[in-house]
Amino acid sequence: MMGEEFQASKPIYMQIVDRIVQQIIRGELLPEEKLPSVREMAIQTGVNPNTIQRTYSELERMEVVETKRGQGTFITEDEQMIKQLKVNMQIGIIEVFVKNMKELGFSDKEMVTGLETYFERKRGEDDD
Amino acid sequence: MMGEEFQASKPIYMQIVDRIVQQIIRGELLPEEKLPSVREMAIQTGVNPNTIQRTYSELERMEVVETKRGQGTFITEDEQMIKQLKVNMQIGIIEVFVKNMKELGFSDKEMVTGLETYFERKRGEDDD
DNA sequence: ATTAGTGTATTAGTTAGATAGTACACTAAT
DNA sequence: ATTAGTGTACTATCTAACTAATACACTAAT
Repeated sequence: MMGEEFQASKPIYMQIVDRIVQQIIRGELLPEEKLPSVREMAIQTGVNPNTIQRTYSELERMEVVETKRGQGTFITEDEQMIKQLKVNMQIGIIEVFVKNMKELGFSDKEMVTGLETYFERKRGEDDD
Repeated sequence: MMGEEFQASKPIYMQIVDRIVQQIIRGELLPEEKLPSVREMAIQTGVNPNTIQRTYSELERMEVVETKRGQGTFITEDEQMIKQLKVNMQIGIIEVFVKNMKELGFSDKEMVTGLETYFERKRGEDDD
């Protein structure tokens, strides 16, 4: 019923961190908004409260949430921080991509054309 | 002296798999070429022979090497397989990239322009 | 048959992450 | 002061994956 699928390759608490960060960046979670309590979130995701606490600790370390002891955990009100977060995440993803492609021997230009070709082929397919 | 750095986030045997696959794709390891023996490779990389065996088992499962019991482990002679391997690896990397960027709310076009911008900025920097 | 070199199998130890249970501390409302 | 809801801390246990150590099995050459 509740237990969603988590990948075995990455700690659950980090997968939840990723999910929340994505929601913030996409604007689905707004500044100053309150996150579910540790215990509530644990129920929602079907994991142990301790795992959620790790998630929230990590989010606080990243400075994307603030915890008010006794009140709850809230998305940061610093919109500039969120904007910067999106940029940093984007750069991180690009750097991994470039590194991986480079290891296969692709040049910068080939990476761009490779990506474009991928999109073209995807649009040309029947379904999905 | 020998022990190179491995990331803690990924199994060592898989990191060695990645390295060997990259060498094959880049043409640094040629078809029918013999890989170092399990024990020799273990010494070279500074890990346990058992870890190398897992590496070779995985490579065999991927059909990029063939093992001849009592003789050694050899790169496949099937050049078409290697060509396909490069394509598959490339698609895999692109798919991860696209998935990650999509999760941040980027469109297909924004991914391409984002990548191009990244390269332009990189070329405009002082060093590295 | 022996030896050296090879892959393979089996068992054991180590570690990180997840879980579980309990207790503590702060806040707001009553 | 009490209560309910919140984050935090601590300890212990469990589990899966990785790593390690050792022994076994096959191949080729002598």
